[in-house]
Amino acid sequence: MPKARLTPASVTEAGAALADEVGYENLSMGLLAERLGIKTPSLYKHVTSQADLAHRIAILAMTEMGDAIRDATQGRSGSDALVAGAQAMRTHVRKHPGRYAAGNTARPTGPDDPLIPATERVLASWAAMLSGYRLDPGQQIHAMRMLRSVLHGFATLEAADGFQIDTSVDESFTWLINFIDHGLRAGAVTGSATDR
Amino acid sequence: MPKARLTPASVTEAGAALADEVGYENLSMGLLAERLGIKTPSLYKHVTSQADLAHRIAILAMTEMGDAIRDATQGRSGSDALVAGAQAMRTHVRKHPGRYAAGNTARPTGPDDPLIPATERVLASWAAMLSGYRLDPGQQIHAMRMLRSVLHGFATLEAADGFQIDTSVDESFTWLINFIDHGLRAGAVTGSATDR
DNA sequence: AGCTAAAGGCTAATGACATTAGCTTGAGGA
DNA sequence: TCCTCAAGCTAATGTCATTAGCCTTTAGCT
Repeated sequence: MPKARLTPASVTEAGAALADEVGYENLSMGLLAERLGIKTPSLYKHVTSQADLAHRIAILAMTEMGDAIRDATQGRSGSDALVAGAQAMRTHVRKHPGRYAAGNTARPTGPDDPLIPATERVLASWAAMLSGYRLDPGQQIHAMRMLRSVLHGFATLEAADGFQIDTSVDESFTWLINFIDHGLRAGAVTGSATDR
Repeated sequence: MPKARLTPASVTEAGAALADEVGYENLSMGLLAERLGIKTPSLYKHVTSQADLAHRIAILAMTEMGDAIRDATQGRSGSDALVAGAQAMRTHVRKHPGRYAAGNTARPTGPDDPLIPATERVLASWAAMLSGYRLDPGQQIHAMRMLRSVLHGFATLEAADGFQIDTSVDESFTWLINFIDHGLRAGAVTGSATDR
């Protein structure tokens, strides 16, 4: 088999795949090099450091997540879009836990970091999904943070085997999405000014 | 100050404090040893390995979290208990991000692992808080997973500086809790498809 | 008091990694 | 044909975690 020429992109892809296999925390330069059939130092011809690799994987992950959500919500709206988008998100994380972990660890390195637009695209998708509920503008940001929190939390706990009870996790997820859908439909939740 | 004799417990406490300061991922045996005024290898007289240290920190974190929630929900019920418990949880994570991270990473090492009861105690607190809503038994586990997901997700995203927009994160949190409270109340009142 | 053993520190050595320096070789273009 | 550079490689360095083996202090006993 012709082993294609290595490029930063192909190395990143291989690194992402490896992270999904062995877990992000077990990804090492040595392991990736071995997987690619080269010696560890040779990796540095394609990627400047492990941090660079991790960052590239994060961008890849964010981009793919954005694609997955876009594809899933294509042509849908309202509750349908929410359900489809949320399911797509969870499915993506289940299929690519290593990438997702990389995405969670990464932080933009500067104002031109491609990670920023990639992340914004995902956030924009969530915002678009929420727009169908015609929330009060002042509540949109809160709803968005709530949505991100549940989805991220659920995906993270699931990935960490946090749901032990013998009750279908799939069922819990759809229940969760329904719960949120109903809440959003119920509309304005007047945040009490008396907090803390 | 007389430097008290080191014990596994005091080393763990110091490790937890250090993790909160520098971030769990930056916690190292060398750094902790330095903090304690001893050389790295001496740490092994109190803790068998870094993994052991991490595990002990996780148990401490879970226990403290359980205490915090118990104290906060003491004497409250229904929405009050939910609000108080959730706030206590977030506050604890904000104050102890390193410990919380350790708690998320840890996994029980066996059936007698003290981490198990510590974790169960926290879960029981959530369950107790939800019991006030008199949910359909079949929904309790889902509600519980939902609650854990939002709280964990929110705390995690906040710790990772995931909320960039210039809108009060405190406000978003109380909004979030209100949203859930309303949803749970609605579920209790109107019931779901399986209404009796 | 004197003796002993364990507790708790220390230094030195090992092994896994990431990273860097410098060498080598093959393929394409001048 | 010859030169240049991309992409591998080996060797060397530095950081950690961890282990081995040694030394000192101190509680407890006689």
